[in-house]
Amino acid sequence: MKVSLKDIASKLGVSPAVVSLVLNGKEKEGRINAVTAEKIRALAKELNYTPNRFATGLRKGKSNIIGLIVADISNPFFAKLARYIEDEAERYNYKIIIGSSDENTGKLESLVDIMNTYHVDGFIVVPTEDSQSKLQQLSSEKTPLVLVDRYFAETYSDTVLIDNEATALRATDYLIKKGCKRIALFTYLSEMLHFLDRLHGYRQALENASLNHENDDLYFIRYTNISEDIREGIEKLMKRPDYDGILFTTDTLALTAIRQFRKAGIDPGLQYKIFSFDANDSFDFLNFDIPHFAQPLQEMGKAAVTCLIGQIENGFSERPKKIIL
Amino acid sequence: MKVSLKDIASKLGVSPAVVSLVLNGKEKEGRINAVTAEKIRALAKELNYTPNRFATGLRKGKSNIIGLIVADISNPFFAKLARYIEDEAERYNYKIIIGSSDENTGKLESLVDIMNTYHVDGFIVVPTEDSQSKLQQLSSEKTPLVLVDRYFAETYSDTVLIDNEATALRATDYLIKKGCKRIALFTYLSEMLHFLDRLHGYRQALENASLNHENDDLYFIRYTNISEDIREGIEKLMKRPDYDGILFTTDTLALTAIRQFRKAGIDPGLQYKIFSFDANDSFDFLNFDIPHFAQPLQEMGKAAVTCLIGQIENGFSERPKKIIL
DNA sequence: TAAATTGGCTAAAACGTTTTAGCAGTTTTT
DNA sequence: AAAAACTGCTAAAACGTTTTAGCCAATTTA
Repeated sequence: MKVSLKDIASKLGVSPAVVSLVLNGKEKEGRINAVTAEKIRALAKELNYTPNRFATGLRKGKSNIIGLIVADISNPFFAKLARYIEDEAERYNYKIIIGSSDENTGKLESLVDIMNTYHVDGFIVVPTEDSQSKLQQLSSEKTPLVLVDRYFAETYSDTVLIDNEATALRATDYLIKKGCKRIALFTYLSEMLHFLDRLHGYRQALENASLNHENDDLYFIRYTNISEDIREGIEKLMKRPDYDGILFTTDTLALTAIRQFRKAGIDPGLQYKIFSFDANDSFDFLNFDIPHFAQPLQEMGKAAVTCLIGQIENGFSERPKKIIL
Repeated sequence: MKVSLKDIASKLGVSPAVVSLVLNGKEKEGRINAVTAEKIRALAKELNYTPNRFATGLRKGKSNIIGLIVADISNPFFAKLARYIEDEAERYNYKIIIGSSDENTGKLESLVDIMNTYHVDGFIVVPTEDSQSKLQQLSSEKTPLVLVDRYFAETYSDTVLIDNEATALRATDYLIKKGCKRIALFTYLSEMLHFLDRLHGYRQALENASLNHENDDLYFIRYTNISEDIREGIEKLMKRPDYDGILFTTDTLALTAIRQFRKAGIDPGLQYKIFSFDANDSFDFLNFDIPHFAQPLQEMGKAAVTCLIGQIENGFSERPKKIIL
């Protein structure tokens, strides 16, 4: 049988209040005798007491659970981020439950609903395109919410990001410094601002270097058709021998492209200078190096958690914070 | 603000009891007026009422959550199984939470503990080696528990399995019928009975066909060192030109071996007749066919769920069931 | 016409916590 | 010596459900 607070209290001949106070570390505020407190702790440990989450949840109105929604948990980028978030949450005594949206707004919305029925105390979300309205609804209901990795123009929630534009600029710059004269950009066909920022950074770098660029240099890949779109892009690319550099805005794009290059019998490492966003374990196994900017996943995870817990425990702040790493 | 039963009750001028009865479909037993019932349902829908899980959990002492522990959720075999389990559980209004043991008993044990603090109503577990004692402890505490895919000699819990011995026998038979004279077996170095059964089936088939076999034909792969052990196994194998068939006891073994063969510059499809347990999407992309026995994952998932829910709702049955598909 | 049954509801307890007000008794301050 | 402060505790309410006993009126049965 599961042991309850009352069990401990009655065995020790004290009231449940004392036991609760002690086990929640409030013996000072509760002015509990140190000896009593020690007895309680000892017995609790001996009986292997764990509080009933239903009762605490009901009483406190909170679950100490954070809902985390990422694009795809089987993608190492998000898997690692999730892991860092989990670790950081643990330090504050929060657990996380994870769901994958698969870049599908409908799925994201139903995940939010389901998680809400589990009384999560707040959300950390990697938003999908078009998920803005659902997320704004959350914010307007005062549900703690932090966006990570991606963001919206007018958002009312806190956001944790890298400076995508600057990063893309530096990446492009790197390729230019390495002598590239014509650099293609592979990115997702998406209105999401973090991709547009990367596009801007890329353009800015080209302009700064007075390299002309055309819309032809842009390859927009659909989420729904990654391999095929990349294959087509590469075919187009190969018809133009003046290309000497490629910037990929995610590691998935880079890797898929490399796979397609190989299928076409080409060693992209010889042909092009390549730069990618994000780190990926597979990069290590290639026959050439891919310079990349690894996003500071641990910092992002930490920032997201502290930010969210700030919202949960200190209440909603009026003006959303934007944390740029 | 979240709407509660009481809110609905007071808006309609009835007692919370009526509302509860209606929303739980007990208007017949509660002898509730059909008109009242309809009003309640309508208002509940309009106000978007969802019951507070803390309260129901506290009151009913159950969460309607099933803890599922698999070896590795990123392995498609378990991912699919998990999905079928989830779907079937949904039909009974249960949710599942999933954890991966990574074949590590310590991890499995702490998963069990964590899930228990979340008040899961029962467990579906793919056990790891040496996890028997923790699982028996669960059973002895009358925690509903169903083992899937793997089992123990004296277990006190229900179990859902395929007939591993018969399957291995038929697989080996198939290779023999195809003309194989000497068949190697790649399996995990494990005391787990489902693997030993497969080994027995293999041996039995060879005996039946009066093919001599030696311990040399057995390649035991350590979980902790899969690629390397397989590479060594293959090297040994290739020194013996009389081998013409290989039976793999899991798809992972088969695929890893194929990768290693290729690395060694060998097309295993030409050299050997191969048979594998389990289906795997990657099989479709090979330049040769791999006959395999796909385990009936959907049936396994369904059986596990119905079995577990039987335990949860009708209480523990004295004698454990063993369901062989 | 009295007794029994049915229909439609309510009251109240219970689940296991947390938290606040406050009661004695003791010690310190004035 | 009275007032104030402190110490160590208890009582009780509250969180949102579910469930059981039972009340009263209307209807049916004998």
